[in-house]
Amino acid sequence: MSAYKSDFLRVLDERGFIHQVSDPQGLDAAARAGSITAYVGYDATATSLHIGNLISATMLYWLQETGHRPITLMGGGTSMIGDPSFRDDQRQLLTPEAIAQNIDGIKKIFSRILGYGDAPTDAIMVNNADWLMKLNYVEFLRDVGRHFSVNRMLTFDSVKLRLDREQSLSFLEFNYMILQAYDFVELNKRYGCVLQMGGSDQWGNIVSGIDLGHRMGTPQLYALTTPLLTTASGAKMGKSASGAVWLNAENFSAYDFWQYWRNTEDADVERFLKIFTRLPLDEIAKLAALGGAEVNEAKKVLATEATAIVHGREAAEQAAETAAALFSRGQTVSTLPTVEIDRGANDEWSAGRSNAAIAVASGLATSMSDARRKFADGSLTINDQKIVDPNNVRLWENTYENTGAFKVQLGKKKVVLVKLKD
RNA sequence: GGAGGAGUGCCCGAGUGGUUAAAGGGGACGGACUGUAAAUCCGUUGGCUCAGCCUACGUUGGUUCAAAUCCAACCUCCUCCA
Repeated sequence: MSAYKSDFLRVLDERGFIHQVSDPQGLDAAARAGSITAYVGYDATATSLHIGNLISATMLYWLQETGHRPITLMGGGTSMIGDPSFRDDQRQLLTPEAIAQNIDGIKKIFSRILGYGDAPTDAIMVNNADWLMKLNYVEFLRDVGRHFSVNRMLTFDSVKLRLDREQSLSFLEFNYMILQAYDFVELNKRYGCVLQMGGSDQWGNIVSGIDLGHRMGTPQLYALTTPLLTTASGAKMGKSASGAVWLNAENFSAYDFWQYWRNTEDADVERFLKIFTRLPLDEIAKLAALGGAEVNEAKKVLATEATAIVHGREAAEQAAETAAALFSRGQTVSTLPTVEIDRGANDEWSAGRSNAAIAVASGLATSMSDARRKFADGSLTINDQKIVDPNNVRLWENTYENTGAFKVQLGKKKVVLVKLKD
């Protein structure tokens, strides 16, 4: 099915990563002729990446696998501005300290996915603050700004949407595209980078970079974007009960991550196996052929493989085992997500706490009121008991089967153990 | 600078003096049904020391027994004119 001759593009195409490519033949030829360098830019707007970012990160993995060099660009400079693409509202401005902290968090995740180092196809991580922060305004306008047509920029969907909705777009945000375009040219100069990849919402920004390259005498640059991934029912990916599906264990445990994939819709299993796991395609085809209730086996493979990439093989196996214990055998095991509670300033937790307070501490209730409602519904239980009186104090002597932890459960699927920190 | 319009809960959006913690929809969560799926149906969806109280309809102040609803000023956005 694939018309691509280079390993790199063929793999991406077969696995469903490609939405748009700026010059397919040209890029294919370049990837075939030798090792190329490509980059993906990441906003430093959060301390972790989420599932949406995993798609492009995986593309970088395949890039490296097929003999090319990936660059992960941290948006230390551009995050000072905030990408307005397809956003209704202005992003909150981040402080330099927050950005630095976020970059640290993101680096940790990438170190698992890509191989960094000094060899020709080892990944490199750069921060656009290194060059953007040094720019001189007037000089930049004369060298770079003159190549941009405001008329044209206004026609980009990413901007148009905002204007059509009669939302304001500040000049600050308007400049984001220019800086991102400049990044591309700068990376070409520094590292010979010829390809920028990203989500489909980045098309306009990436193409601007190619355009700027043309005007500034940079060799041919290429763009490649991924489709916007939605579930078969049309929902955006990455949302879950507790918000975004993060890739770091502190924000989203390996067990929860495993569960997220385990609950994939039937219709999405094959697509997700191709994108979020590294399994060979023939193996995926076998799994996808499973029908009826048997797709559950494919979902387990998907969950374990996807979790292994982000959290490591060991954590993935453990998550699978924890789930098997809980769902297949009805056991409560110590490897379930656990919340450890500080004793508190006045040691208020030492003796025990009210049912409602424990529920809030577990994270399964968002407030005391929420806990009361859920107790009343009967959807939230502690130690498998329905709670009649939310104010009733529960003592540490009475933990779940003397495990030293309270078992807090919401509905049938969510179980958290609550322990006292030593 | 001038004229007009708009700002409601996570999002969209109704409401133009009292029965409004605020219709309806979406999303999210729980339940039933299943396969830890989808679809469908039902319930929940501000907070607290919870049969009561407190906050809440851009901000501040005012009118009134009573305001999301009326008045004033301010802030922000949109449209047209200059």
